[in-house]
Amino acid sequence: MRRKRSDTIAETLEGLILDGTFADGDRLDEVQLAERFDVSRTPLREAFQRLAVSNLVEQIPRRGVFVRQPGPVALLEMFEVMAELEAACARLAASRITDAALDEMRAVNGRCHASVEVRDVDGYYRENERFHAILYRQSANGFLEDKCLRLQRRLAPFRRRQLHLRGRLAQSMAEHEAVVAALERGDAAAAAKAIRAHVAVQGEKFHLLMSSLKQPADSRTGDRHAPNLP
Amino acid sequence: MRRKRSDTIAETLEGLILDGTFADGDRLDEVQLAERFDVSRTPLREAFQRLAVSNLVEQIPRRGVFVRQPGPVALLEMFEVMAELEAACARLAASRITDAALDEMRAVNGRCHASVEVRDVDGYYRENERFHAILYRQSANGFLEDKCLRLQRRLAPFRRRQLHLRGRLAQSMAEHEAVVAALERGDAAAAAKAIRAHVAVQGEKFHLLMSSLKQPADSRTGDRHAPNLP
DNA sequence: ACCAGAGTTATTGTATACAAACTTGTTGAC
DNA sequence: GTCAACAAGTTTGTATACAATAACTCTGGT
Repeated sequence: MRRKRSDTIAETLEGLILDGTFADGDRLDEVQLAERFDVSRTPLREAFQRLAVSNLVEQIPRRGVFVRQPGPVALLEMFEVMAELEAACARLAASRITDAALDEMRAVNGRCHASVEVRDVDGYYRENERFHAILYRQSANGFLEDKCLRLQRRLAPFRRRQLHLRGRLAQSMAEHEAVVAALERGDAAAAAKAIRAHVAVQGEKFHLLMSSLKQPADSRTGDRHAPNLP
Repeated sequence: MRRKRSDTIAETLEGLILDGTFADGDRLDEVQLAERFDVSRTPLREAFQRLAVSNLVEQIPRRGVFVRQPGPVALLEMFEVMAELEAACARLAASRITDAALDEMRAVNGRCHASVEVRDVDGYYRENERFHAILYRQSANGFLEDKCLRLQRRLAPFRRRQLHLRGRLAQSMAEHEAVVAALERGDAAAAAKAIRAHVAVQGEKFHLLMSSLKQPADSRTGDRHAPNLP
């Protein structure tokens, strides 16, 4: 089945916003982007609507659409919700998870361990995502799974940096083990608590997150309008 | 600030879908709706994009947009997530709630009680929504609050019928009291458990929910097209 | 020099025109 | 009679044209 042009455009723009190519407050110029994607304004505007619902951009009538990157407060709130959503997954999964899934989680953890040994941060990141994906799936709640995946994708660029913290990989591994152990016992409360602690922004993670927020704000003065696109 | 036509159109369509005017599988005809709203197809298509992100409709390329009402499974999943989200609110609110908010919750519960006495289901429903809104707010997490409000609105048409269950109002009241009591003690776990039980679909609520699902399928033959708009 | 206001320019919102592709109906062969 | 293939007719997707409004500029006044 062929996809619409506006679909791929929405995805591309979403990626550009998530990875920080567009900074907070940048105006998305219709004609400029239309030229860039080699389409008319129509599919672009359709893509904008979708981004607006996802809160990635804000549409101000007769003014244009503006990128809305989460500020420090919003970001902490999102991480907090992520932690609670994953805790819900763990709670539900504790009584629903299959033996096969438990095996797979242990296998993933094994590969995580191997990546830690070799200092392969990217490899660890991949397996870590897989670990969480299994957890979402094992909540046996497709709606919850979808919500988790979406929020995870949105937080991914911020989450990623935290892995470079010294000793973070090993600690993260240990937390994974705790989650699996609780799930194995069918201990819903313990599983929820373990994954919540794993995801929550606390300790050094907080400082790293805050400092990463100031990164995209350099290279431009406080000016809101007239952004220089690449 | 003046709003766009496509904004109000999206809201109107959302309302029509949520209240069941459009049944599952109905195709939203662009030209037909354009005539009805007295606009061109352009703003309609922009509205469609927004509905698609909210999973209210499904866009099948080159085929059209189709209403997607949640089936039994999806509905139970959504209620389960609602329960978990509210549990998260309660957990966070337990240590964040203000004395003023606690007072307000007690006041709302008082009005709920009065409504029960007079068998005023509508009044109870209003105050009940207010109760939950306060809880969301007291999570002190705007992102979470927003997610809760959105899901609540989506589930509202289904939730409403459950109040007509015999003895449901009194039981619901008691559950509210339990939540407030736990919050007052600052007992996060108890507050989460209480609100989860309050929201969860269980016992007789399950049967009522399932039977209400067959309701929207009457009043129309298997015909897919030509829905009668107000 | 600075502010006010009208006119100009630029940009968004909407309508219409055109192109592509899916549906459907008909015809013909087996 | 059934199935396949082709053609007509819809319907969606995209481009372009037009309208409305906000931003900007330039001029004139104090």
